[in-house]
Amino acid sequence: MDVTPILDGLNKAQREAVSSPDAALLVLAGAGSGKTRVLVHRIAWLISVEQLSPHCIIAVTFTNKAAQEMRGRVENLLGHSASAMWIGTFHGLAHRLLRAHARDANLPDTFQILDSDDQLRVIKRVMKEMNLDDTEWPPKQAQWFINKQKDEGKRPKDIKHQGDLFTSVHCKVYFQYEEACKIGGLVDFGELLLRTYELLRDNQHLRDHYQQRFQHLLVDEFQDTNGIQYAWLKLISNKDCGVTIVGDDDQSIYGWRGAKIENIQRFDRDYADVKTIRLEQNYRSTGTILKAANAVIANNQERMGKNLWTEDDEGEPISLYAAFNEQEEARFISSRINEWHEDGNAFADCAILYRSNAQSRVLEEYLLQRQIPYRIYGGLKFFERAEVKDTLAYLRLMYNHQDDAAFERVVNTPPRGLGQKSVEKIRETARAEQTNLWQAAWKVVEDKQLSPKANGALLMFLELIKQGYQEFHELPLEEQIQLTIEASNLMEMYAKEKGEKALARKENLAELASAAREFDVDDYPELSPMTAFLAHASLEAGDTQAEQYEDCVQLMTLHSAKGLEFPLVFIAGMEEKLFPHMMSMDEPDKLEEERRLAYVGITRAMKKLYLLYAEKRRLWGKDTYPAVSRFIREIPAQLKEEVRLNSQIATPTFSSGATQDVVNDGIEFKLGQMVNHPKWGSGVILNFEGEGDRTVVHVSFDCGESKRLMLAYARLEAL
DNA sequence: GTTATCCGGATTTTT
DNA sequence: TCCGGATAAC
Repeated sequence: MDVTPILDGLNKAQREAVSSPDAALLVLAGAGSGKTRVLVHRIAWLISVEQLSPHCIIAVTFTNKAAQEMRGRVENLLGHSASAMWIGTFHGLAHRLLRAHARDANLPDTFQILDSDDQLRVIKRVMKEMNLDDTEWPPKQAQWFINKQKDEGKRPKDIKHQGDLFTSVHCKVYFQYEEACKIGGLVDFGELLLRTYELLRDNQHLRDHYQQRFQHLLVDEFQDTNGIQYAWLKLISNKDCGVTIVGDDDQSIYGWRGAKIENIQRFDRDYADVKTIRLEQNYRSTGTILKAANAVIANNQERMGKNLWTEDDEGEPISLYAAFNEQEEARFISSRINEWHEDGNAFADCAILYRSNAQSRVLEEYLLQRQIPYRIYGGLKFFERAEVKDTLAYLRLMYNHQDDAAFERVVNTPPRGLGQKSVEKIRETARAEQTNLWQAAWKVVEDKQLSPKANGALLMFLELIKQGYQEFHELPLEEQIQLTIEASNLMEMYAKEKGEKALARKENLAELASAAREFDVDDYPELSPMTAFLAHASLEAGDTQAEQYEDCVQLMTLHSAKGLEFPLVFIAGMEEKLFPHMMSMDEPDKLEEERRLAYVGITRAMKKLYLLYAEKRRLWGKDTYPAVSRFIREIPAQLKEEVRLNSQIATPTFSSGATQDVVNDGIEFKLGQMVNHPKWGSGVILNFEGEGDRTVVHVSFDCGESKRLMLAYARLEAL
């Protein structure tokens, strides 16, 4: 067997990982160390050298994107299709299992998936029925509670509580919510995992079947697994199953969402003879950037230990820029991006990262002003848009009449005269008859429980759904969607809306039809094409923006930047209370997670990194004067370089500042002036505030500190 | 059923 | 400050 193509071009540690004979392998893969490459080549190795059938391999990722990329690269390497292999997200694979064994899992064949938005609506309804005051008991909190329990594998009956109100009330909500899901044939994200887990746990026949089938399990981003995912993996991989897990404890940034880094150590305990391999050679960043990242993360106590290195040059120092305020921060970034582009570089090679989404607004303003094209990640995904969800809700209801969530969503969308009172009547009937809204609605119509007008409208609606299915369900997906949009009058409703919104909505509906045309049905041969499409829409919410091919600057939170890389990176808002965030500063665990986030941010940069902070930032309508982030201080001085305002003097904002000269004790101070302070040493003047005796001067000192000082007392020397 | 107004809340997010 | 959601008034 010629293994050259599989091992060629890999370094020693990578080769060792790819060709490891060990049954339990833990690969600690640092940022930019070729993690995906190792996974892909390991799969190829298992198939071509160890002669495992692709049929026996299961590979799990967290995002659809990662799953797609992995499949694509495996096929590329092997030179043939890998369709027999199970590659997917935890949720995608769980869904697949549940579809194949819906009866055994006690689900209707037509079960539909709730996304978190749908889930919240159902919870709200349930809580209303329970007469819980939603100010005292916020539905969001109940949703969080339920999901947390499911992530830990707990049903209402498994939750222990000693009469504390919070837990006992939420348990009841959880219980009622489960009932509602059962009646509606609905499954939320957490349920996909929990239900699959219980299915395999309680059904020995199925468990044996899958344990026999899967001979090797691979897991990507293992540090992000939560309790139920870990339990799930253990069930699938029996003693004879090879397991390869890949992860980086230093890049665990989803603890707040239930991810447990401890699962890595737990793996070490639970599996026999775990072989650990560290990938520490980095192929992405310059030496300077890596040293900075290493220095920052070294401040964390809870680490498995790892030190990235590179054969690459030291590269440029990391530039620090002390902006006057958030506007000036944005101004600086956009002007640097402009220069970058004028030097012949692509906008798309450049990213602006920030801790929280609110920071993107000012940045956008300035990019817009300079006519720099940009793309913001985050926000509503395609399949989450209201118009798209409305259309899909019609289809869901057509294919699964018991889907109460869909029923609620469209029973009066577009408005057809079925207000709160009419809907409440239907709910009441449903409760009394222990049935779904669809059945109840028919009964309400038959018994003429509503006013003649509402009764007529409801009947029209019910007929529309019933006939819609009969007339459309054999047509191609695209036509079904097109006809549904028309027949439901949704298009008409949106057309009435004014402004750009209406236009965008129309475009999205057209886009929905075309997404259906391009949808590949093959994944679920046993499902009707529409059911498969609807599941796809819930599991893979799609991209945020359509035009991703244009050359534009990438704006995103540090969280969403994980896994990406850019030649030029700006991290904005490097300030205490913003990053590390105020809410994560008090507890050591949370602070360490913030630091890992900083580590992730720094290691995104390939060639050049800018760290920015503002002297003054307007937060929630109030001016704040934040301190420089500790993460900047944790980077050794020799790797950093303060960007001087002197070099910026030609920019409009500051040329006007020349009028702001201030005289104190006969010494003349200017913006951008180099000064010396007895305690802080040399620095540069950023701004003046106030007048006369009360003049406050902002100075950014070379030691990294920046201070606001009363000029009269500051004993500053002009240099 | 639509529009106006008030109030509260305000990290991070994938499936 | 600014956004969205919920309520009240038309």
